[in-house]
Amino acid sequence: MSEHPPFAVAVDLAIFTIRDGALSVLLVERGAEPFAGQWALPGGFVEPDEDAEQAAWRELREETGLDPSARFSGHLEQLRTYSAPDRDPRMRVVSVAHVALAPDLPEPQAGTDAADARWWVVDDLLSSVDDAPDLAFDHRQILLDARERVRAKLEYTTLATEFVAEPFTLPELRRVYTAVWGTPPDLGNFRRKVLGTEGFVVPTDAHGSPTGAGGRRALLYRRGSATVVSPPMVRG
Amino acid sequence: MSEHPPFAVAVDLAIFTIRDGALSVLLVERGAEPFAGQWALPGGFVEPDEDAEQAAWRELREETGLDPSARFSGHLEQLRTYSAPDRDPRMRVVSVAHVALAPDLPEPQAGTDAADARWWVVDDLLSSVDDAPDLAFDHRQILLDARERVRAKLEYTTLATEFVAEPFTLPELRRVYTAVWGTPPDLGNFRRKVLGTEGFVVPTDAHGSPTGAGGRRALLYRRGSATVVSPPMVRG
DNA sequence: CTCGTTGTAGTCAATCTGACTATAACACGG
DNA sequence: CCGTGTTATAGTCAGATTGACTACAACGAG
Repeated sequence: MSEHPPFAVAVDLAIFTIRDGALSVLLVERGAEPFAGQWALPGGFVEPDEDAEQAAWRELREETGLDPSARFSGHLEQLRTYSAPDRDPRMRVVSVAHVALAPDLPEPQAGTDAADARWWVVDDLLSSVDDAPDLAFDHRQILLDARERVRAKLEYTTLATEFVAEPFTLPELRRVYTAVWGTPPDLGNFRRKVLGTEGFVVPTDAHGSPTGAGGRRALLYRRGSATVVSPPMVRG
Repeated sequence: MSEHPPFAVAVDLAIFTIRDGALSVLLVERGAEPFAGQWALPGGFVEPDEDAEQAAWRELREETGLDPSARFSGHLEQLRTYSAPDRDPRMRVVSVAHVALAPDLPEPQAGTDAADARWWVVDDLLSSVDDAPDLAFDHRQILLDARERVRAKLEYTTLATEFVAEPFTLPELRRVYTAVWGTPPDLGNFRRKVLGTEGFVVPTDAHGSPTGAGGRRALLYRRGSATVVSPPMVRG
């Protein structure tokens, strides 16, 4: 067995939500070197007494400014670990990246080491349009992988319900798929699939509020206990 | 930003193959503390100038005794990272676990810090039958996750072909599914699915050798360029 | 009350699946 | 060299699922 050189271990988070019909991610503007002034995924170092998942939850609460005692409605899972030797110019840092999903959160608080924090439309960031910034470190790659994970998981799991606050309507849920996939699933077939998958959603007896543009008010649902959709829903 | 406490970063490998019709994994008997004398997944520390994937490839070559220059036919991918604070009694070690698949490899060489190394039938290890050993560290959990990853990936990818040496017959390929899933897919439907998925396998004009029990000789195939199977093949 | 908008329900051909049956090719033992 | 068991390959068929539609119901605004 050879020596074990010292590393720092960090977590980075791709926190997704749907804002104005677009898949959005939370970025922070770095206040300290390296990459000071650049935008990056929120994250931080793992403390001696916690594992990566606990660190990710802690960062999630810190960055979103959520009351630590409040029950977080959403989803957090490990994505993968990034460990290129030169990914951080200071020293050897490996990052355990996570993906989080949440229904629309409040406007974020700038963290202790972040100059600013705001939501960005993911497609703008990844297609590098106009005023979209370059991301610090290897965070562009992490964001690419995270988006692909979310896209794929919408196909074969009920994860989409984590993007909407309960109770929700089916059209709202469909807008999640539209935002994440970039193309809307067929209205009737989407409905048939969701309602036909036992435990995907459970109906309430209440109806939603007016849409603003008029039209019939949709029935409200809550999340069911099912977690997989089989056979999967396929992207157009 | 708080301090960044020092960690060691390791890789652990679940190296799978099919032996005698059973999904098998390579374990090493530890020669050094902690857990000396116990069986564990092969692994080692990440060196200063390599990333986790390179470290995994290096360990794979070392543990399997393969010629480093020989082209490895098989597959290696990151599984997930295990980071519980107490997973290693010596110090803080996070492990980036990987999954590797290969057609039957030669009997393994004991590595530098391993007293012994051999193949184990995965189901025996995980159902804790008779003389199956307890695994060191959190390697039982890693093995569980690794098996589930492989099972799932056989459903929607062409990964099964990484378990057989080229060229191979369809019955051989079916035995892979049988071993991994624990139950054989229907003969005719399996064949229809594999041949109907463009680029899953490409036929040669040669036929396999006698099976030993007589019977018609199957046509030989090679891996195709396809990587996904859609819609997926479902386990019995 | 009427019109545009949105949600809900149903139809139908094309496809895919799961469970079969039938046939072809081969090894081996008389 | 002829049967016979074994294994590979081909085909069938009812039922489920999908994709692309059309028809209808409920609501808000003017």
